[in-house]
Amino acid sequence: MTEQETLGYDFDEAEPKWQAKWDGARAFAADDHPAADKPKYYVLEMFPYPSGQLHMGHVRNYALGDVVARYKRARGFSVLHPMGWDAFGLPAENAARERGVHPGQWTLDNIAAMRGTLQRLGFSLDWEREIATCLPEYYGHQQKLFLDMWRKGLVERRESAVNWDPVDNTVLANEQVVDGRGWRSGALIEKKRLSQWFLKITDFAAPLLEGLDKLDRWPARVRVMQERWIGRSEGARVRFALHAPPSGYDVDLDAVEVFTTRPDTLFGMSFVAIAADHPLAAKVAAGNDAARGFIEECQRLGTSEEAIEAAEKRGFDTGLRVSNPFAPDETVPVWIANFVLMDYGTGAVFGCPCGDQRDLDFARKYDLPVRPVILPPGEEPSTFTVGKTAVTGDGTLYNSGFLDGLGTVEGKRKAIKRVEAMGVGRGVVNWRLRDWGISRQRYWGCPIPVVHCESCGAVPVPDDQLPLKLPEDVTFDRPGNPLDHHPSWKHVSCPQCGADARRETDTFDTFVDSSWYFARFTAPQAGTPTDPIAANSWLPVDQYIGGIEHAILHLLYARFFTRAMKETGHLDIDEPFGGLFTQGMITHESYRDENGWLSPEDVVRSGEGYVRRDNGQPVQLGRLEKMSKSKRNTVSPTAIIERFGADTARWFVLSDSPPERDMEWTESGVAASARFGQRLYRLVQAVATQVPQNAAFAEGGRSLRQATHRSIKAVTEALENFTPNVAVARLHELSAALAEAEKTTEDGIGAARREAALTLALLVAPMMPHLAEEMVALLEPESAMVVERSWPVALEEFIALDSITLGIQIMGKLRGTIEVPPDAPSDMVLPLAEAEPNVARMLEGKRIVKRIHVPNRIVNFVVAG
RNA sequence: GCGAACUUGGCGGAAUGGUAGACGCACGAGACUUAAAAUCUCGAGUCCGUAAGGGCGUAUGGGUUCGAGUCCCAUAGUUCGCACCA
Repeated sequence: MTEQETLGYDFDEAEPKWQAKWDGARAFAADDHPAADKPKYYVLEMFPYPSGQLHMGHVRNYALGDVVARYKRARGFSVLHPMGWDAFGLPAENAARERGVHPGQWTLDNIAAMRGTLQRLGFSLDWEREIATCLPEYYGHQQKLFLDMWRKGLVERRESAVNWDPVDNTVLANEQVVDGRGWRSGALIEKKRLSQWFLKITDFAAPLLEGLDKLDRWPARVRVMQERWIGRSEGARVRFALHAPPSGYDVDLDAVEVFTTRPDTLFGMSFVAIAADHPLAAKVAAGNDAARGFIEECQRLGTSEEAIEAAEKRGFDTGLRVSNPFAPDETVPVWIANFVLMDYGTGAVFGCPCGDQRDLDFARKYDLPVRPVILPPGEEPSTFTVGKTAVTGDGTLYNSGFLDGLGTVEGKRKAIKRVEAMGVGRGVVNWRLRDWGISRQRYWGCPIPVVHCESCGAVPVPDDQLPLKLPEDVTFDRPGNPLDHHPSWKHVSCPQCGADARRETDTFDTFVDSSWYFARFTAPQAGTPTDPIAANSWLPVDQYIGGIEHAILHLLYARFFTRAMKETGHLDIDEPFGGLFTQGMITHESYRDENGWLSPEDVVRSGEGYVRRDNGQPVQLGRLEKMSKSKRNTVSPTAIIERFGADTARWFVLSDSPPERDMEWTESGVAASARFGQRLYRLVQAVATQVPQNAAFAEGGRSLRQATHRSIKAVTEALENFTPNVAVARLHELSAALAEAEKTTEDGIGAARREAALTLALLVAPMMPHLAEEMVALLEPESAMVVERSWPVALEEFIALDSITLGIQIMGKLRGTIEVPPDAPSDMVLPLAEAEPNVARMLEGKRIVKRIHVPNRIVNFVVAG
């Protein structure tokens, strides 16, 4: 071992040492009831699914959160920073099927491995609050929450058409169907009718929408996404009376109800279109083979993006006709159309070809009448005709009886008033949001605490029997739900009448588990789902950090749950997350040869390109991709920690890229981070050995002290702004200033160096906490740990500049600079500026029209000639 | 189709309307070394010029302003979200 190495910083020894000291001091433990003399700060990162391996995305996520937590703690906040596991889910069952491991054991093993990695990274987490959603200590309380919501009318059981994933053999919520495919399996989703449990999220549609306005520390795009998902639209429901059906149809409905946002265009109606799965369509199909054929074709086509793109608007004329309430003498045909969605509105629309492009296309295709009812500005009623483009902008209503001459807004208002007066409709607000179906036909989830009894119906499991635990002895030898296959579990007696009954064998959607964990963290040992005092004093989460992929599902469900928990008395807040930050992904170069993707470990740089490490064969450089197993471009955090240490890994993921953007993982970047750590250690070591602790300040150290205090200011601002990359850059500058000071011998430089070194340690601490402790221990061996210290304070006297370099512009172009005292007045600055040699030369022969002096900023001369 | 965001050196990026390119990576030169690694120092937007200095530069074209990477309008490209929503 060389001397150099023995003098260097040994993270292998230091990191576990400091982690043990922090644990010993319970440095990160929070109280359920936060201290009244300190402001509270709850920082939370989205808890991970225990897949078995922590990945770099997690490291970035938790490093960001840890910077906030450590910084806020140093700033005097009482900080809650917990960690847990989103531990139910399908991969555990797949592992059971594939490898014969029990899902519970598989999950707990994974948690142990990932917890170990998190602890090696030295995050300032309160491990005493750790929760795992798969443990009865957690999910029993969730069952209680469900039952309380049921009692409050927020739960419903009903039969409905559900999204059935034929690969995962389960139901999915609408939110979990992406482009007509299951979000996890990618399988084409089928429609099935099943009895399901629903949480009535639609009861909160309006408050969930309005609440978005107050979330000013959320990214705007997340708010927009939720707004559109909730999808409020104002319009009217209108019933059209059915005329006597042709013989052969067994139609017992007497009207078709539509939803429209344009009741003002009712006079332009030329057809009504219903969805293929509309009840009326089914009745028509019962007596008409052609109709049945058309409906089946529509269902085959599906709703995937490509299908929608390719599908032409097609329809089938049922032969039925309805009357127009505004024009009682007229009837229009009822078509079944492939573009009408049963899920939205009433599953039926009226077609006004003049005012809607899709209706116009449909009318042209099937040769339906196009009656002009909206006159665009500047057109004459006598000459205007509707060609290929519908009038979707503003216009004046005409050919519209009592609505003639009105604009859109006034026309809508009057039309709604009229249908209400006629008793055929009413103004309504329609929502796109659907209730949340939470039944899943899975084993590894929270059991739904319900018993089905022949005579009593669905009966809640009594509270004193909670938690209702999952049985351990299940088999995965055939498809479907193992709970349902279990020989005895589902056979119970009715809690109400004692008769033989059947236990519900569905489990909750795992999104339920993550919809309230942030509240459980505030009092994880409580005997009730929450300790309301703890929940109300810690919540809302001040800073929530996670991936953009949860912009809708998780965040909307959690917002709903918080309101539902308020309704059921478990807490008393509306919004769970005051501030939200969505961090970018980590990307990496990808490599492949003719046999497929190659891992970075199998590849070495060679000249301009890359070759295989084993046989030197050339490798093709692929795109920058999100780290993923399929592209084999992942880098394992444990490997990085072993080679470079936790601090280096943390520092690197915080450097360079702003956290909301994607960042590229590079070997050279990691190496540079490691180098910087060593450099800091050396600088501090030099100070510790060369400068006595009691060294006195003197005028000589002033410029270093200025650098130190300006760094405090700059780093503080950067952390407040959530830009650790800028903080990193400022810390590089301070370390350069400290290195520069080693060369000087002026009076007082020693004390200034000590101050700079200690400040450096305190400022890097949120990012590199272990190294920071080591630095402080070198400088002040007998004193407090960094985690017990306050954030440094920037002294104003060193922030103020002694002199200012002022740029001199001529016509907005920089032509020179001068040094002036701060706040120098114009009558001093302007003559100096004009006299600056280069400026004077450029001004020669010109006339100065205007002299602009912005103190401490700029001088600009406007010239003529 | 609708909506949003983004576009700055070879690369990641910095910049309350006021000296564009901080800081880092990669690169080049030098010091130390028998040598290499490590470390340290210096250099660098681009074009012209020995230099002093100047021209041009923040996707493109316009505008507002004494002054625009930053504000406004249009265009292009990239990315993301939603998508037959009545």
